[in-house]
Formats: sequence, C-alpha cells, structure tokens
Amino acid sequence: METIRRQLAPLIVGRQVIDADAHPSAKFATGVEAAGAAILAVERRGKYLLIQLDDDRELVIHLGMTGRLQIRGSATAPDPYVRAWWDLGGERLELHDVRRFGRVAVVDRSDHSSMPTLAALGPEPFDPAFTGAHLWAALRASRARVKTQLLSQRPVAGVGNIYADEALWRAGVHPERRTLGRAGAGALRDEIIQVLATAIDRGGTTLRDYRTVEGATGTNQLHLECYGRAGEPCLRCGGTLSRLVVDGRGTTVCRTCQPLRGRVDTRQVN
DNA sequence: CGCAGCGCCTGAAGGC
DNA sequence: TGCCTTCAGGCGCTGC
Repeated sequence: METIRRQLAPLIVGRQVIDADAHPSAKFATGVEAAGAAILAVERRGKYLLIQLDDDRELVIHLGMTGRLQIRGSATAPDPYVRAWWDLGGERLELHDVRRFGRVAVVDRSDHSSMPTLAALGPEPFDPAFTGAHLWAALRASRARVKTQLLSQRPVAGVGNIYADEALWRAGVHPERRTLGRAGAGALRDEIIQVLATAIDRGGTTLRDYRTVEGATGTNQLHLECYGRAGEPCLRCGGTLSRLVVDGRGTTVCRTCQPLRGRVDTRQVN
C-alpha cells in the first residue's frame, strides 16, 4: 500500500473529481460522494489509503486481497471488474477488484467510526512510538495468539498474512504463542520493521493480484524466507517448514526455530 | 467485552 | 476435454 501511495500521489494531487460511479454494493457505493471535490493529499494508515478532499472529507480505500488502483484515459470503457471510479478530467482513477474484498468510503475527515479496524489501528511500524515496549504491552493485553493479534492491526498497523509469517519466522516466534517476554517482543518489533522496509524497497510483494498503479509487479515475492515455503527447507536450520492454519489463514512455520513453548531465542535473529 | 468462527467473492488449480 | 471441488484471504459481523 505504501508503494502504491507513493506512485499515486503525484498523479492525482491537485486534481478535481468531476464524475464518479461505483458498484451498488455498500462496500463501494459511497465512492460517488467524492464527486465535485478536489484532491489535497494522498495519505496512508496501515493498509488504508486516505485521500484528503478539499471539503473536509476523505476518500478511504482499502484494496482487500485482489484490489488494484489504476489510471486510464477517460475515453476508455471501464472493464467489468472496476468497482469504483473517479474521473479526474481526461484520466480516470479506477479501483479494479475481482473478488470485491476491497472497500471504499467517503467520510468526514478522520471520522473512521464506520471502519472499526481503521478506528482501532495501532501505530505505524516506522513511527518512533512503535517500540519493543509498546509491542510487549500490546501483546500482553490480549490472550489471543500472537499472529491473530498482528493480523488484527491493533498492536501495529499494516502487517498482513505474508509479512506476519516473515517477521515471526525471523524473530523465532511461533505464531500460536499467546504471550511473549520483553526480549521476544523486542525481537519481533525489530523484524516487523525490517521485513516491511525491505518489502517497500523491492516495490511490494506480488503473489497473486497485487500490482502497482502502473500495472507492474513488485519483486519481494522472490525473497520470501518463510511464507508459502511449507515442505521446503528452513533457511536457518535446514529442517522442513510446516503448514498450519491460524485464524483461518495459511501459515508457514519452522517448528525448530519457532518453538511454541519456552523462551524466544533472540540470538537467532538475522 | 474479548475472542473465535464465519461469510463475503471469484479465478486458478487440481482431481477424476 | 470438461466438469466439479477446493483454495486463497482482509475485514466486518455475529454469537458465545
């Protein structure tokens, strides 16, 4: 999402939404309410894009799993998978989303009450407030599994299934642990930052549908160390990575490097 | 209230 | 070859 925000901002800031249309589903329909407003800025919180409008409202876009943002000429007809579009005069910003897991909303600025996950979002991973102590305290406040907590977006914003598996593996933390000591939480915090920073440098992770605004793929999928490698060797110990289902998500884990019980061995962090 | 489980969607991939 | 089943999963909602 950060790579998309960076590409999109220079293309749409300062332009006016002269027309809009959307799929009738409640997930997309309010997108049309942005019509008439001008775009002041393109911000991001976690996986949510926040497009600031000049009338004290914001257009919130979440891509779900299969969503893409693309810019096409206004004269071309939107294809059937375009769930919402905003005509900027000559060019049209389109939300292309095959599975309709994405979401669009036009709300009063910073009024996120209609989106509970956004309203309760944790700190940005690169914010100085996201410290090991913060993650330790956040994890301690819940009895849910560590991976479930990360996916909830509450301890820290923006960690999805792929990056959760990568960070947990690098930190030597089993995804089904329910508690972490200070050292384990500190290691996990460091690895979350490392994994996200590296992925952004590589333009994002393209596994299925992800594309940049220009339609290009990222390259981080070529460097994944854990996610999707079940049955293949652990790059640290050489053992075989296992597949579990945690919180309904496919999860890859090294049962040796990520023990379910005992202290987290922070010495193994790369 | 917190947590677990389910439903939303549809193309791709695998099985027979 | 073609039909059928299974799988992928971010988030919101529901119910215990």
